[in-house]
Amino acid sequence: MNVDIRMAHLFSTLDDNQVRQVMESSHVGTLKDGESLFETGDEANRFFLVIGGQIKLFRVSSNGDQKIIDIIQPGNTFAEALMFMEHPIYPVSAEALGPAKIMSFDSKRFLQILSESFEVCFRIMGTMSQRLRGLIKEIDDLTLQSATTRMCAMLLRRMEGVGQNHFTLPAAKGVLAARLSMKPETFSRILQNLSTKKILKTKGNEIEILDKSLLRSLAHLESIYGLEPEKPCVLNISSSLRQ
Amino acid sequence: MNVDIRMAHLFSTLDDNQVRQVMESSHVGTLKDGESLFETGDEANRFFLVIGGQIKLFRVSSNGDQKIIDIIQPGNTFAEALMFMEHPIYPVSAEALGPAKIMSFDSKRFLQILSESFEVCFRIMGTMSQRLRGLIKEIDDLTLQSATTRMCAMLLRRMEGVGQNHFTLPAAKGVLAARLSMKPETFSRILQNLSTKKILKTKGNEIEILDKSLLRSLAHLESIYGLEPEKPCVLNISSSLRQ
DNA sequence: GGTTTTTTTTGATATTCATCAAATAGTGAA
DNA sequence: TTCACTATTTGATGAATATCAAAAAAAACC
Repeated sequence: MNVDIRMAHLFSTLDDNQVRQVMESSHVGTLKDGESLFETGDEANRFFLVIGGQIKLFRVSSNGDQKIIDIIQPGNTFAEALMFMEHPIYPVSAEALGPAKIMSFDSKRFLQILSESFEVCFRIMGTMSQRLRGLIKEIDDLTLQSATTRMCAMLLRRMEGVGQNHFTLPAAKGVLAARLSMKPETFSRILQNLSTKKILKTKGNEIEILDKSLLRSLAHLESIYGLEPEKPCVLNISSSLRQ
Repeated sequence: MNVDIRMAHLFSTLDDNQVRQVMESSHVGTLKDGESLFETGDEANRFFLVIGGQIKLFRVSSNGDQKIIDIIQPGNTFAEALMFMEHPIYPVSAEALGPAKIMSFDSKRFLQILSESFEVCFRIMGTMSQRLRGLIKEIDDLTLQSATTRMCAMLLRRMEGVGQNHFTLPAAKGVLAARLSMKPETFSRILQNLSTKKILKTKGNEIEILDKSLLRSLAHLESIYGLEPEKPCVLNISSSLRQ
């Protein structure tokens, strides 16, 4: 099980020696479907890299409802922002969505590396900056958009992601519903509705978009800050400043 | 108009020479009530420090509704996270809430300083980390909580902020409504309702909390990750790593 | 002071989405 | 296959909040 952690953006500029240091404090583990990695409020001394499967980050309300904040895909790190807090506590819970393989790292150890490399500092700042934007966009979606709008935006993103107007939903409907902050029933009804309007056809988890332009207009995607997935950046800035 | 920028957390560890460098690229300006500083989608080459007054950060939906993402108070910086993006673009619009005085800084210049000081790097990472948490909390509030809950939480925060059960609302009701993602009418009705239930008394913008414990239970503040305003941190970590 | 303008409140109604309950479909295991 | 279990769909109803319109209050202006 020789994982090259440099596949992760965060680690991509580490030299061999730094990689060795980081690896020293790392653990690899597997999680069964639904198995918990940590919970909201736990002390956060480690951060994580998803190697395989998906990790769901979520919060639970007092009445048991859960809101999925993000679904982390392989190759991505999460919870690394917390190492800068004095008493780091996970602000979300994390559990596996299906079987997953993850790696964890000691935050303190990584801070040491950070304090030796501006390159890595800039990289982590870039990552955090992107997350900030993502969250602002999320708040936007939640407050300014209706459930239908959110659904359509999600379908469009997915469609453009795979480059086909025929695709499979990236997760179970119930999970997607939570991700979009709606009840499964609502999710189902909206799909039903779009189907009735000949905007799409569904068969199980297979979706076929029939009227792309109508879908787009329902999704209100003329939003000023467009669809581009946000360039990672960082590299060129830090290097251009250095010469 | 000699402003000591070290009052801002972000600049607090800069030495005299660094302060001079930052100041070289700075502008001071005043804004009239409602005057715009920048708009969503504008190129983001500068970041800001509020010296006096308040700056409202918001987004506007296609139907003209606006959601206030944050209200920045004097002594705080904003938009500094964007300097790590390749093509930085403001993800929100900013305008003055009442007359305001602000200072702006050139991002590239500040990046240069960053690339010379781990101290400042860690500080900015700490700030970003806090913002991330704040936004996650915000998403939480928006999706898992009702309008009444949000209102009560806001009132409690305010009450504990001033340390009195009698206080003035920190902004016009309409503004607060937008901040809490509800219509002014709803805001008004909820206050009315709390008043009827003898939880508080209102007179114009003056609020007097009558039943603190009831208010607290309405606000669901037993949430796992408590009320503490989140320690800034950073300092001790970076220094302890250095010795 | 009085007048205009803006903000806040109030009432009536509509809409969206959640809730509850039950039916149906799908999935995995024995 | 059949059983048990889970996920999804459908229908009926309800609650929260938005919308629209207008009144009342407050603030700004002359």
